[in-house]
Amino acid sequence: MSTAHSARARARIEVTAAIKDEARRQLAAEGAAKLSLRAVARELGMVSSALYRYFPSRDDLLTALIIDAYDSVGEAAETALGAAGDADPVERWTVVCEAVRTWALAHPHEYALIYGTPIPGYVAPETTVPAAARVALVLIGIVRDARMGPGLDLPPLPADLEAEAERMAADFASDLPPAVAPALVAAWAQLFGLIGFELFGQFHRVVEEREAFFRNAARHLAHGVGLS
Amino acid sequence: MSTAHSARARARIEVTAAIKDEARRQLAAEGAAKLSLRAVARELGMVSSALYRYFPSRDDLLTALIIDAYDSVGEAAETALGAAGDADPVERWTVVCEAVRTWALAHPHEYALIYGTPIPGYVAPETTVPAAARVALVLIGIVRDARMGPGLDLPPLPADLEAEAERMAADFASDLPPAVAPALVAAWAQLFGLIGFELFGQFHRVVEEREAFFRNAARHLAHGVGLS
DNA sequence: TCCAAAGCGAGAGCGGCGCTCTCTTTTCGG
DNA sequence: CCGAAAAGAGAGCGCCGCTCTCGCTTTGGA
Repeated sequence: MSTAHSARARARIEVTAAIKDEARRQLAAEGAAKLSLRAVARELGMVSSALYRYFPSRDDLLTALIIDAYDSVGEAAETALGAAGDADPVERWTVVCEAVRTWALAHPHEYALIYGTPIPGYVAPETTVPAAARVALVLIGIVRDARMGPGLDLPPLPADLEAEAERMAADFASDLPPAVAPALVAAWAQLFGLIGFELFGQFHRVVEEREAFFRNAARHLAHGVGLS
Repeated sequence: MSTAHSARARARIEVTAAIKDEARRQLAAEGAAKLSLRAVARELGMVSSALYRYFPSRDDLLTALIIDAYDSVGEAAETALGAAGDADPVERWTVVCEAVRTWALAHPHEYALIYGTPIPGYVAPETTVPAAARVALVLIGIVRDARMGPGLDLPPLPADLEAEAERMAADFASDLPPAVAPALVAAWAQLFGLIGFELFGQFHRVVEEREAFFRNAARHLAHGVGLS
């Protein structure tokens, strides 16, 4: 299906990819705020208006980069899980967390693009949802697999969360006890709190041994979702 | 000391404040990325170049807003702690977390300014440090006070974190057991992970009962630092 | 096979941005 | 009172996102 329908169609695919590649380069070098369509076009030897044949606006180009970034970090998580083999659940969880952190440190501007301040006035189209979910699905999978082994052990939920927990579980963890759903979501958000603080400089002069610190925190997150 | 040295000095203070106020208005309305010196000047009836007499660059204006934002959220946390009176430590911790969240929901763009993606190429001057520390100091204080009551109970640290924990504790929690320091830092980062995810839309279609969800997560964070 | 339609690149241009420089007016302190 | 410092105005530089028009090329159906 990727075979050409026509020379023009093939060219379009290639130019689109070239634009994204150059945009990704500039994103990595300078950050999303300094990514400019004109600079991308210049680097590609086109005139800036020609670029609008491929992306109707700067935001659309960013959206493409956002999806790629979600897929990139999702793939990093999935690969790490695969490489973890049959280690115990806590170790699998920790390894995946570390993979996400490593990816973030290697791609700080792409991380910022997806987990940092949203582009003002920009609303992520639904297209991004499947890519965005990949990391979360990996984490959920670890808990799911662990359930086959030793049971999960979680504190009871407050009454005002029971209905919500059941709704959540029905959405994305229907084969797990409801109490695990809010714990998972919280751990998921907290994981990115740890990574974001490190990446965005809040740990400056606060945390020095960052690998050890993170690993320890990630293990505690695992316990928080009932792994042991 | 705020009494005028001269009419000019007084005017300078007033104009500086007016610029910050208008900038804050635009920040709240449109976000940091759309905050423009020219628009601020226009709204104030000045020409844009005149504004450079007060702030040498857009980044300097942003720095001023950043410090104000840190102070604002810090004050919110301190006020909440004051109002919590002599509630038990977990409740005090939770109330402070909720106050930070409430502030963030009320001031999303200011939150993004301080806890979101850093301005590209921008390095926060040391000036911001004391203001930035206020929330953290409130949280540390709660744990410190709790230590006077029932003891903290924390799992042992892995060997590769012991030295780091002692260094951390010496820095900002010298009267607490070293093991609490990394737990506190992690909880601090995780708190802002929860808030950031809610604020930046990651909880869209995931968490519905957000107050209850957050309160529960905040209580678990409290347990994570040894409160009970 | 031909031809209208669609795709595409180039160029000029609009309004906005941060920032600089120069010039004039106002104010201040010795 | 007067020289210096501060402040505002205005023009201008090089960016930016985005639009529009104009030709050239490719394409697919009659």
